[in-house]
Amino acid sequence: MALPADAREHEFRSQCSIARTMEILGDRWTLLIVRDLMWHGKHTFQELQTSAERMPTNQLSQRLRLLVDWGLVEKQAYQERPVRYRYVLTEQGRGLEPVLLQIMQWGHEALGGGLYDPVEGRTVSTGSVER
Amino acid sequence: MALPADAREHEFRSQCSIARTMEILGDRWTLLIVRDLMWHGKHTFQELQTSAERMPTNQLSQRLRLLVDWGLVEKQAYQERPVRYRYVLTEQGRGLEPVLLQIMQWGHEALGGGLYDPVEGRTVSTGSVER
DNA sequence: ATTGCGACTTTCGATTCGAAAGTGATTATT
DNA sequence: AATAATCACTTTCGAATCGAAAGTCGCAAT
Repeated sequence: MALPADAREHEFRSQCSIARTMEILGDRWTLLIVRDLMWHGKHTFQELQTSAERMPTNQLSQRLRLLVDWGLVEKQAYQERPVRYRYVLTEQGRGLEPVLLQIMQWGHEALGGGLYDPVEGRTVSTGSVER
Repeated sequence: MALPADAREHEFRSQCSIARTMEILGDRWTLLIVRDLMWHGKHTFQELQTSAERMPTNQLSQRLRLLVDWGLVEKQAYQERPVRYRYVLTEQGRGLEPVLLQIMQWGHEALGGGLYDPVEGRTVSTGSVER
């Protein structure tokens, strides 16, 4: 499978897969966008910006552009006049689900966050561990 | 298991486990420190700063402090006069191994990074996928 | 007295962040 | 016809953070 231009041309800081991944996902917001696209049926700019964490719109806009450039997300016009857009994960993007699941598991155990069940489509456990 | 003060007192932006985890690990460097402590036998400040990615020393110092505050890493003096330190993962920190493995897997498939085998203790596959 | 080592801390210019307000296209309402 | 509303952004700007380099501190060895 061919990578998009950005992914092929980019000079990574090292050969390590973890370091490379962190150059793309290593910030506070990007994975939350992936989470919302993957599990929460949020696909428009509007829907994404009203997530629980209230990401600033300029950040959302910039992250979405990067995700598209990296080929993890595709931007589709779902209507003309006025033109409106929908963002969907590509196959590369959907490949992040196991990463999301592991991070969620750790955040649940170590930080007492909720546990979401992608199959049931709902949070099955709120922080039962401390706080 | 009790969390350290910082983890208990912190006001998370949301209840989501992924968002919470990103508040701690959501930057370019922190997970690389965890990687080095977990797999590459790097335990001193010196060793950590000479990793492939050449993290600035002030960042390393600050991240280590945060990791200690969050209870993922423990700082031990391994000698007096002059006092020198060693950083080791706590149980919470070691719990990140599955996260590291998943991220590595994705980085390998999507970005052509190397694949490290923790059992063998060596990189078993260099980016065979594009670039 | 000088050099060396390990572990940081300080400095400082450049970059990035976040909150809020503004823009543009188009439809709906008064 | 004028005004309001919706969506998807972009702009602004002060504050916070980053990264590269140099400096500091304790102590031991030469």
